[in-house]
Amino acid sequence: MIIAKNFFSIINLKTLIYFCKIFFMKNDNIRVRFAPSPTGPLHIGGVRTALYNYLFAKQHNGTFILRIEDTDRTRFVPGAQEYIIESLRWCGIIPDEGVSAGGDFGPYIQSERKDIYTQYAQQLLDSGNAYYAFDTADELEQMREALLKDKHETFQYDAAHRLSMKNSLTMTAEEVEQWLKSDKPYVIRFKMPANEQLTINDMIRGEVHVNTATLDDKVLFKSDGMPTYHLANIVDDHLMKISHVIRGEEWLPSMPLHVMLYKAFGWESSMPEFAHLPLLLKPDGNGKLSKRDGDRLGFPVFPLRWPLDVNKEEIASGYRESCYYPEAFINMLALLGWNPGSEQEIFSMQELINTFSMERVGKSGSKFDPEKAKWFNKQYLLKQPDAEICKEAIPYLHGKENLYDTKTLEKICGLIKERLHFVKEIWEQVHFFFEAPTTYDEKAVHKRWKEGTSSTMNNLIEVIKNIEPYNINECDTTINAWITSNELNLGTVFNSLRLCLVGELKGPHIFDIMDIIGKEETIRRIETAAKIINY
RNA sequence: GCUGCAUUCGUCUAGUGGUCCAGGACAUCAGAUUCUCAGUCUGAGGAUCGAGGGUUCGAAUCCCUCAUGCAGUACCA
Repeated sequence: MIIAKNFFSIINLKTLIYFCKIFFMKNDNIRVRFAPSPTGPLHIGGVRTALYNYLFAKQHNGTFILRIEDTDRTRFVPGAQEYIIESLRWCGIIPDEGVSAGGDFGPYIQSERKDIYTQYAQQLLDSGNAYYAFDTADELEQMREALLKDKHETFQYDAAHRLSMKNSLTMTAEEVEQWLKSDKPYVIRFKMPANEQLTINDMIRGEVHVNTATLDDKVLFKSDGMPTYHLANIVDDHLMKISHVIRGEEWLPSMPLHVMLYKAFGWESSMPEFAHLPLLLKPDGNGKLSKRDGDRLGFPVFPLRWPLDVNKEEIASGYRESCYYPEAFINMLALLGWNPGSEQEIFSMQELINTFSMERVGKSGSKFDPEKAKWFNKQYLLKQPDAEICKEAIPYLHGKENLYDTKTLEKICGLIKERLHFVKEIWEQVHFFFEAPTTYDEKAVHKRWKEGTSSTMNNLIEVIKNIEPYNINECDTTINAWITSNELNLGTVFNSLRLCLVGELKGPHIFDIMDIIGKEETIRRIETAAKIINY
């Protein structure tokens, strides 16, 4: 008995500590970053990467950091950084730390960290893991061509070739010093080991094997005085104490380089874990989703709209402007490449945070399915109260919303919401509540308007005139009774009537329409139709 | 070319050696809902698990080979 009691108290204590760690305490060990470059708008693949980073961080009570990687000043696009921040905000992916959020590890914009990189590049130079290279672009090109011509080999600046190039390994110390003192350009390259077998772990793919012989001496520092992505990335991740690097699969080939850099710096023990996310593919054909695919195939690739050219003539549409709910957008994106292992498909952000796991992220790229995206939005639209849909719909009512009071507008929304994927589409479904038809669908007229229909409709007007009080129930009983007593065909009458009121054979229940547009308008529309569609 | 990664219904995916002649969702089609369209409900079709070899009593699941696709191969990220 006592033993059992002790046993349980130990278990409980352990569980309690674990519980506290997971749910209450800020876990300082888990720090992830989303690090886009401000070269244009963030596309949905980028948003998904940000989302997975965010979910992972939140689940472990860790920190989600936003860092801007702008080491290539030539590709800088004004407004892109603001766009990224605003997109994430719209999605509900809010950074805990970084650009716009602040923090103790700043600055979070790489161009503002230039001095830091210089210092670390020097460290690599001093330890013999890097060297100066002086070859011009032309010389490199010549080397490439010569090698291809003579030996059918593709040139790589690597262990096999570096000693026949112009660099601090082949030049005397004086020559190097002289060059560095002059204004002549130079770069700093990483000295990749000649032949080392690497086994690296990826959280999604497991072990990845590479031999350093296949890798080249990547430029770490450019002649313009800025580091390349590779250097900046490693230095920043180390300094910012990043625990997990979660990024797109396009980075997988440079993972060995990054690991080698950690080793060269002597940071191997605190190296982050890597997770390379599969790519998002275009819906038709193969290849990764690109910025022009969306509007070519009729769906947005960007969270927010963005002008594709400087003249703002070609504008790429955005999810926000297409009336997607950010929650639906996030839900759809989360399921593209990850699955919960259950059959649940609708997840709130909190549910995603609770359920997400890297182990359940797939390995192969996913084709984006615009149809499924629409379906997700519909699920969220249907969850909205009618009043909310109504509020969202008003901008799409072409200024005609004043025709009805709020309560009626809400009723209209409730009546038609099930046939909507987006609030934006509402006019198509409600226009006849606001405007009398001016034309009548030809096919429908041909099918539903026979000889004598006009007179039947005129008789119906008399019936409607006498309905009092004028409401759905009264309309229903009176008109049905009239049809029965005159031995008319129900379908014929209703379809003709619908043609008068709507102009085509569509829309909600006929009595709902009659009720909302009112007695006078109903009568007026029947009169007009009976005159215009004359047989 | 080289290097790496991937490969289950049209699409997203479940599946970790027997319960899988492969389950769900989107899309498609049919029936029902006796005014229409839409929706909803019910149902159907749809995957020789990329191909071929092994291992095993037994493989979508493990191993090998090939094919295909994708990514990277920049002083871009």
